[in-house]
Amino acid sequence: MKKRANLRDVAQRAGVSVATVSRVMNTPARVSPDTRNRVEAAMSDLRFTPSAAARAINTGRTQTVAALLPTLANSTFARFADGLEARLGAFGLSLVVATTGEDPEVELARARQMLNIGAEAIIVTGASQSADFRAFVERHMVPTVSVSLFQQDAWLPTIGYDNQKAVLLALDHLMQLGHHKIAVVHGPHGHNDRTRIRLEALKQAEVAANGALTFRYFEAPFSVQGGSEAAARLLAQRGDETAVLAFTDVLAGGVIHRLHSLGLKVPQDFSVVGMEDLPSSASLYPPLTTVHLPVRRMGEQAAEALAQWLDNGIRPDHQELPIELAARSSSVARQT
Amino acid sequence: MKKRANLRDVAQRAGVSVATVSRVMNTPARVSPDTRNRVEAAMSDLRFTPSAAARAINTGRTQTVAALLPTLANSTFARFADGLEARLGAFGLSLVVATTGEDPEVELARARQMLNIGAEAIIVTGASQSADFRAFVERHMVPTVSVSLFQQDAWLPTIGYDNQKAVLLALDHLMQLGHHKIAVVHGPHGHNDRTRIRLEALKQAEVAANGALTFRYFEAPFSVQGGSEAAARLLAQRGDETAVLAFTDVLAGGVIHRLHSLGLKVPQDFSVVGMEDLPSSASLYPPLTTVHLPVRRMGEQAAEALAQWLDNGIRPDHQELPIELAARSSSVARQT
DNA sequence: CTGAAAGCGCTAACAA
DNA sequence: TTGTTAGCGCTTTCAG
Repeated sequence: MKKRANLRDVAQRAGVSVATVSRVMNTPARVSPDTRNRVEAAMSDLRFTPSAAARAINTGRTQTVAALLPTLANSTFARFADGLEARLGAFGLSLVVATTGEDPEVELARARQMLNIGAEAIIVTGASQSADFRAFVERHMVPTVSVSLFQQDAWLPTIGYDNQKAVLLALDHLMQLGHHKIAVVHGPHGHNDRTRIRLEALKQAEVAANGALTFRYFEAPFSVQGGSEAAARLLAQRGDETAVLAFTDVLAGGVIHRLHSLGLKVPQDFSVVGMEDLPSSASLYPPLTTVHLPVRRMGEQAAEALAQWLDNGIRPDHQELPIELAARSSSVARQT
Repeated sequence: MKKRANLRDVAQRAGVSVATVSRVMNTPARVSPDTRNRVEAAMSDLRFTPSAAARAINTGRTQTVAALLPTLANSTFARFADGLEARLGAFGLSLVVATTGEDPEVELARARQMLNIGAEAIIVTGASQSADFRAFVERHMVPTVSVSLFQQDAWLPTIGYDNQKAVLLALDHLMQLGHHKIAVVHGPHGHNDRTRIRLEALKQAEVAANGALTFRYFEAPFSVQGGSEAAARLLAQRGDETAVLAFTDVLAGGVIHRLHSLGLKVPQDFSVVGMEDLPSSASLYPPLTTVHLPVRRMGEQAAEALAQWLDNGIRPDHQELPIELAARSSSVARQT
């Protein structure tokens, strides 16, 4: 068994120097067509595959960027990754993804792994990483940006939307429709600062409304199933809520599903509003009113920010992405 | 500005040799606790970050695997990637993803890029890559597997489900319910062999039924919008179809949505069956009857197959994943 | 347990 | 246009 051919083997077979072979790969214009052909022939004869590692050690670049995401099994993160990857590709960069399950320890371990394989930059979700994670990033001075939120005072450059605005957009919509007793369905917030920010915004609004607004909170796993269970709990101990505000469309979908199967109607019995705007949300039954979050665009902007950072060494600014309410049929004026 | 510290710098500062520093990183047990501490101190003093490239050039491994997917903005591929990534991680491997948009030229270009950054293995979708792609893989002898179908005579090891069985599962279900005039909604099949296989299976069934079964085919883009347009065309020139068989749940969702908005009822006016079983399909209205395809599991198995291939050099066998019909409420017996 | 030294495969001056 | 050569940063024998 013979090992992989290297530059020397190719050079020898083509009767040229290694430098020439290298030039054929990198600056073919500077090699005479004649020798170039000989070299290329030798390459394919020997099934030559250049070593990425050897190249990287010389150029100092791996052309690789890492994204640390809670999961890919969620349309929002997947579409983000899709936009990110597409745009990175335009800069000649490749995307390596690692999922963390929103576990800070895993997140740190994955970040380590990403540097071990040569990632030049990192993208993380949210801005509330562990102190260890922060120390890690600072120690290795690896360009890192945070996505899914926009927060001027975050420790990393953030590229995302204002989660407070987002939830208030949904809330205002419901209030304008006359709803003031609202069930809030949200995911676990232990390690999720987007959820925390949204909850906080709601609590402030409740206080500011001075009694004119009341919420009942239901925490559930981030899944259709979770939303469904939350709705079950809501009805098991039914209050006088007339609307449901879910922090994600997936949860909203679960809520609606359970409401239907318990014989209730949306929006007649409950107005339901989500957040995210999944591609499928417009074709739910009824079409879901939700806050549109431009996640694909977020991926593209993150790609550009990172590509430039790697290029010119200048840390990017925070970037806020516009959000808007997508009013559809799952919400109507309160029945009086 | 001083450049990144390397092994020599660390060795010098700790008063040891580079070999010792290397051991601290790779086989810490073989270094006395005392010197180990000195070395670690030196490392953090100098903010030492080992060079992945240098390591890779010596070990000959990059611990990186590439997946070439049509897109990530589709729950099925995203969940596949999620399972793949999670399982690869267990083997210490990282996943780099590249999207191809189902364009063979892009696919080849991306494969090149993946080798350029050092991917040790490649995962592709389907088994009908271009001749150039095939030549590329063979020339570089990079371990490559194909997913989303199971096909014994494919040029690559395939890990997936039998698409013929899958579509027949859906068809049999409809036939058992008494439907024999069926609208088939499918995506473009130019570069998609899974779609071609399914169409072929249907055509054979039609012939075999000898007149007792008729299909009308509607091609549409792989999106909710596409499904919706297909339904519009179906109704614009309405035949006597009583059921719709869609090749993906996304298309089925679009069909149902349009049917509803045109005042028709599912399943009363049309039974609708999909294929995929997205997490959201069970909470559509009505819950969608569909063929369950275990895509996450497929990702896990692909990861294992590749990890072993890289480990022992033995090309894996084809692997068939089980599929089953998920009968829900969108399909009922034909109204007579 | 530790060190010296020989590469790994390639790029990039610098020469010719 | 082409060749020579000195590394890049690390791992890994082989000695001690």
